[in-house]
Amino acid sequence: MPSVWSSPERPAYPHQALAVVLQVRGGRLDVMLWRRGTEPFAGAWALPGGPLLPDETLGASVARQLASKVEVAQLAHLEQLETRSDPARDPRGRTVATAYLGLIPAHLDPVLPDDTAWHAVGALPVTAFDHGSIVGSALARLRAKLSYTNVGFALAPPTFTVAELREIYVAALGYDVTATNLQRVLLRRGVLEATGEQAPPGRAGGRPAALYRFASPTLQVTDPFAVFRPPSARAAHD
Amino acid sequence: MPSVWSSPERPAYPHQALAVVLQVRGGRLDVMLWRRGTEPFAGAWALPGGPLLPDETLGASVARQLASKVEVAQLAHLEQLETRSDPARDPRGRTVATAYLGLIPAHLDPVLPDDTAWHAVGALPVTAFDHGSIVGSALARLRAKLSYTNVGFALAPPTFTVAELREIYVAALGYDVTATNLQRVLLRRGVLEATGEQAPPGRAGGRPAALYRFASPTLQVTDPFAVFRPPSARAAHD
DNA sequence: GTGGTTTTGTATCCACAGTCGAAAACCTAC
DNA sequence: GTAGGTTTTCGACTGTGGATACAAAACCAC
Repeated sequence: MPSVWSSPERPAYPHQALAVVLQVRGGRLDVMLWRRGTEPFAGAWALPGGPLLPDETLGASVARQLASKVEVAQLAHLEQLETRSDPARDPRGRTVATAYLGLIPAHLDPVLPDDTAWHAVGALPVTAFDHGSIVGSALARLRAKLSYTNVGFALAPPTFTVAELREIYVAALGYDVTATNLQRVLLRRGVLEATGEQAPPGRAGGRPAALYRFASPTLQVTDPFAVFRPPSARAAHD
Repeated sequence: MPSVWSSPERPAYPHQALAVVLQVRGGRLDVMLWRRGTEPFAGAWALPGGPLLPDETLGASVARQLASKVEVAQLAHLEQLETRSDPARDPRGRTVATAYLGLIPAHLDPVLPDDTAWHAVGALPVTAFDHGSIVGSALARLRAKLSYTNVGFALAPPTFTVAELREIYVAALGYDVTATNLQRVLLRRGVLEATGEQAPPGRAGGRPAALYRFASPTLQVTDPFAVFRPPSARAAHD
């Protein structure tokens, strides 16, 4: 018996894994898209992704699909986002798609295939299928998590000054934040820690900036937003 | 061409929609499970659910599956949770399952089929497939959202006293909260509003409790946990 | 060097949310 | 009435984060 099977009682559908890969590039939050060459949506921009294979999980599938676009090791974070199942989402026939959110630190510059390019999330080109709205979901998820987790580690280089980190947060959040409060809040929460080193001053001079790094390279919930709870036990939640 | 199709390049898989239906019953948070009569996992308890049909979305599918267990109108909230894709999650062959979180207000008592029953989330029986861990995900999601949204509306009756609401929150959160703070916080946030009526005092007497209701019957984010943001614009996020 | 400019780090003030404790309001039972 | 139990309201304390001011450390011009 093949591992792929179905029956009238158990209809089967092609399933694809999609990735919304985001990166802050030059002070702008970009999403990785590739240009479709064939119908449907020829010429429109689509999220990288492809069919789920018989023996892989969705997480493995999205990693495999991305391998043809970037080096997977450059992805500092990958999490499942949502599953789209509108029967009409692909005019060729029904497919179900599970979207993932992937983040690449700002200091990397992956080489992309010819048909693939970065686009500002704030000014998306014409997109294929429901991919535009999936990017919107990913953006909302990222922005929320920047507030109450340490996801920033996946957008920032290994070490950075507060000014550099501020630029990343401003680009990702889409609104202005002050370096002062960013530093104070992230330090108090234990999200950031000083490396002890300092960066050379710019050509205009100025006090040399201290270098910081994220304390943990894995996702942690850090915001004490869990209410109705004694202030002592403000620890782990999802 | 049928709407269900596949090819060697586009393998297809049976897809099922599962529901984690939660309700506070007698001061305890319960999940609805049904007892499997056939292998695999005969005798173990499973989440309600079933195959995704060719022309329905996952949301419609989960509603349809639940219709055989409870009246769907009793579900005050339903949201997508996550998609499980481990090739070995079903020993009969590969399936992909998308789980939903459903909530039923405490004042309802749906009639269940003979094979279906409520179980305390804190003491699950032997569960089938990966359903035990899916219940865990649902629980984490509910607990987080109780803190920063008004999901409580989906667990509470149309009107209630603060003491009754406290019991619901305690059961759902799994830790103690004081009625005083619950009332003040939810009132301040605009989540709760007074009906003007009051409940008759209990048999031991006491000041009659005021009756409250949730201000909105749909999900709203209410916690000002969006940090790095001017205090003026503390409005919408996901 | 000296002073001015630029950039970063630190200290404070203020507003506001949330916890805790206690007092006040209100009912029933006797 | 009075006692006891329950709910509501109120005030004080704490902690978090936004905004602002100021101090520290580098460069540049002269």
